[in-house]
Amino acid sequence: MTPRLNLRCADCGIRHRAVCARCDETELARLEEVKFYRSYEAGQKIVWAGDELSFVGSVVSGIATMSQTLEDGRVQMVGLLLPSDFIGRPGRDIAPYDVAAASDVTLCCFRRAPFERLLAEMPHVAGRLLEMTLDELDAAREWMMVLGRKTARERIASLLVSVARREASFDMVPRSGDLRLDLPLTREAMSEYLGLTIETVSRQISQLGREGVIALDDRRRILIPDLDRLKRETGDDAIMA
Amino acid sequence: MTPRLNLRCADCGIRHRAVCARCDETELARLEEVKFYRSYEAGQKIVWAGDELSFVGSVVSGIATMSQTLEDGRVQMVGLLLPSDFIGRPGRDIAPYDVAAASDVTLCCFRRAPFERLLAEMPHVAGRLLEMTLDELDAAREWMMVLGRKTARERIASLLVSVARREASFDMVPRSGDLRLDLPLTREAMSEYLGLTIETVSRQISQLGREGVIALDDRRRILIPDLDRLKRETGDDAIMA
DNA sequence: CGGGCCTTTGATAACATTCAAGCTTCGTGG
DNA sequence: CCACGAAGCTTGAATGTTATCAAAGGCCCG
Repeated sequence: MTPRLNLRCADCGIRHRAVCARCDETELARLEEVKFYRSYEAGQKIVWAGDELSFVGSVVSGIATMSQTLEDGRVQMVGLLLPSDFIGRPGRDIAPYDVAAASDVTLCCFRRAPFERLLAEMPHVAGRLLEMTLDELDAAREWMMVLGRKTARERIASLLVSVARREASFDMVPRSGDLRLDLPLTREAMSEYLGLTIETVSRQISQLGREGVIALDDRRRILIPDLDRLKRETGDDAIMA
Repeated sequence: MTPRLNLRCADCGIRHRAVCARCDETELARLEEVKFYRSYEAGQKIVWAGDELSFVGSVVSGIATMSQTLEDGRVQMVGLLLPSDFIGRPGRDIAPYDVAAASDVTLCCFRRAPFERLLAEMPHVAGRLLEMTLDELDAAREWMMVLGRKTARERIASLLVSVARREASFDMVPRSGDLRLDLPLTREAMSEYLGLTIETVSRQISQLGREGVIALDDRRRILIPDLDRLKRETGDDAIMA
């Protein structure tokens, strides 16, 4: 949670995707006044479920996870937070989920009360937040399908495709030839996201590797030689792809 | 889809919970001008995934389901729409999910384009819609836990508790003694919601009945003698209950 | 070099699915 | 009014996918 240098909003990598996406220069200036950065090392907890949430904010860089725990210790991840994703909810002071840094993470934060006041005054922020929330809702529902109906193999493929899609849209990389996917998630994190055990995740990844659907560089770096082939493994309707 | 008599907003049962909850008389009058009702019989499709969605609206009475289908026919329900819940998304013209009437359903509708204009002009509606969307997101995430980590038995209990909770908050019924739950869902609909087969749903309901956790009046009417006992069967943290 | 962490792989077991049959309930028409 | 059929539900037996338990292999870092 190291404080960091203030970045100019205009130069920010998530400027056009985060809650501030629709703001003009004047509005940005108001946000710039009250924003502050926080950084976390891989593995650190960012928020504890049940604790007071004194701030809200956007992921600027890195990957964070949101998860929920049952009384006997079973864990289910309920969201993967990539750059530009928003953490926290206006109008709620108790965090409903644990949030943890999967890789090193930097957040652009606002104290909750001032942010809520801004929200009332800046329809561009409120509107964008609604849009982002609706997108998250779609993502959560897509994931309900994954968790409720897909096989272990399809779940792995779905995870890889969803990260690949998100990464592609972000980096504007034209998907030519091999796609190299940097996925800073342990097998355990994947299993928590996919509703599986780490053993099953490992087996299915090995299997997909043996069949050439994916190739493993590093343990955390995956090569996708043919994205369409992988998409066919997700079980989704081809049209959706 | 029978057109019906116009109801005065002031007398509407969902007046204080739907998107219009925060509107004052003047705003309500504007909505009243453009709203219209639609009714559907149990079993009818309301929206087809992939079709153009020309309207948005709120469930006034009855229960509807939102679901998604994989190319090989596997179905996952992604939402249960109870009175006051909202159907449709501003800024999107293609419906991403099938919506069907589980019981007879009446909707209070708006054509999409006029509704989006109102949204821009009436912050009370936009604000309430954001709040409702955030609640739905929480519900979707709670359901991810159900689908990803819970046993068949826990899933049934979770469904019953979630409907009971919702019904209680709506009817303002003080939960004294037995709780009678009217659940107009076929075993098939339940199985689609719970990520199970109808056989497993049936077996688990029978089992819970044999153990006295629930009692079955009618096939679609369930008696809950001890809600706390049922809550303990959901696997959730006791605090959450 | 040793220890910890993450990952892989194997053997076994459990839970839910699948396949199959029979039972209610309800509406329709003889 | 009863008979029939369809739809929904229940129950049983067998199968299969994933979880669990167990062990060993890489990799990083002190």
